[in-house]
Amino acid sequence: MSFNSTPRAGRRQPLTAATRDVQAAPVRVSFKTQMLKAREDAIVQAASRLLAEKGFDLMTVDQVAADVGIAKASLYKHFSSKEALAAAAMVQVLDRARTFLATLPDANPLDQLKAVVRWMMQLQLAGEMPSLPSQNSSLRATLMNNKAYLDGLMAASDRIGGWIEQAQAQGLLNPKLPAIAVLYTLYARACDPVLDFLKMGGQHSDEQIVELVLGTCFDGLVSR
Amino acid sequence: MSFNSTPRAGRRQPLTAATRDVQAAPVRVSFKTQMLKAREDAIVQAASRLLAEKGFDLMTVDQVAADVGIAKASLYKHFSSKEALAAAAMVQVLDRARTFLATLPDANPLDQLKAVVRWMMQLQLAGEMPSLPSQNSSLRATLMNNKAYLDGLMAASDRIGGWIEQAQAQGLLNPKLPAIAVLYTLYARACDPVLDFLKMGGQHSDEQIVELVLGTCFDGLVSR
DNA sequence: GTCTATAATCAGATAGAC
DNA sequence: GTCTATCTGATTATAGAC
Repeated sequence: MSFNSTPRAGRRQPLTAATRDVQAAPVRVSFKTQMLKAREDAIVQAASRLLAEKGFDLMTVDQVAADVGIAKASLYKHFSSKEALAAAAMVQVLDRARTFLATLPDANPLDQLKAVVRWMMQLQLAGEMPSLPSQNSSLRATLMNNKAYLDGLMAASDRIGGWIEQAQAQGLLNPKLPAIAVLYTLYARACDPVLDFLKMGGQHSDEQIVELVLGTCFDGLVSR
Repeated sequence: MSFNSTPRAGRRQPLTAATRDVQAAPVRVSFKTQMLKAREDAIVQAASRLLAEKGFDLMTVDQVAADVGIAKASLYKHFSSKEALAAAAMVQVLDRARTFLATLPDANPLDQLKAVVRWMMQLQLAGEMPSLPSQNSSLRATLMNNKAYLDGLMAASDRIGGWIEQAQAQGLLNPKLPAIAVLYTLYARACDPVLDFLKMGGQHSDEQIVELVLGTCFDGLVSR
């Protein structure tokens, strides 16, 4: 994604302070803000892809910068650390999750839950689900101090947790299971190694893999 | 584990070549071999514990050496690389698995499978199950060139795979599921993040966590 | 804000004395 | 085989010119 060929290049002359203040300022600020946001989005997207591919520890900031096509020092003007970059990637997928959850058509709570898990697994198979190690303490600290991350996680958990309780109340999910355990089990499908193993086997399409794991998750391995 | 206070310390005098050859040699060789193996076991055990605690990427060879109480250079006399050390840790748990599988009392194949998964999860909760990232390619290469690892993995997979097929033939497991997918799903319980999350929650004992996850694995989340 | 160049640190691996 | 001391390379992060 390049920002060199802009339709507004003709406005790049120096402006007096008066001109800036009276009329040009709002436009320029908006334009620059857009460019800034677009570039940051490009950085986050590259980081997200590399996090999905290699994981946090094996991903290097050099790779992200090279992928975006900027210098590493420039990247550090946008994100203060590798951890903050990873956090931004997580916030991005949580935003995508918020959008997805908001556009889900009405259905019974069990189908809603299945749709969410299906969406997470498709994201992982597409290489767009960043995988962060739960063991890295500096990363955990950064995430726990990131309001956007915590808010996004809470929003998703509230929504999904509500469906879990409804499904249990309606007898669609096993009511003996603690709701929090169900939530964790669903979230864990976003980084389930079985998906990758089956994909490496090459015997099944992505859709088949998703439905297979979805089935074992909700219905178990035992005959019904 | 220290090797400094040995009951054979009195034999530490220099020996002439003749003495070594005639009578001391066989004893000394055996003793030295025992010491060597014991020290290597200590290294592997420390590595295994640290791998379970921090994972491969965050574990450092310095930590392993410090944990054992030897210099890093000494460790490298036993294992040629960090990857080889991790492989040895995996071989160790595969050996433990072989022993466990061999001593399982006869039962129907489904109960055998449940016993295996229970054992793996108990090992993880006890902090004795090394966790290796499936993404690290240099580690994968080392593992795939390690005969002991491949043999151990094959032995376990054959045994467990046999039970899976029997269980499916008897209608105890869903026969529509590919056996290999079932095998992966069971193996994945050894590194299931849900175990750690539930443990961190502090609401359940290890036994409760194991039975909870065992239940969702085999019976699913849905009401039966 | 972007770049080149570099600092600072850390971790895997090795040299060489004993 | 074990040790101390060191090498080597990679990686996070920054300084300073433009």
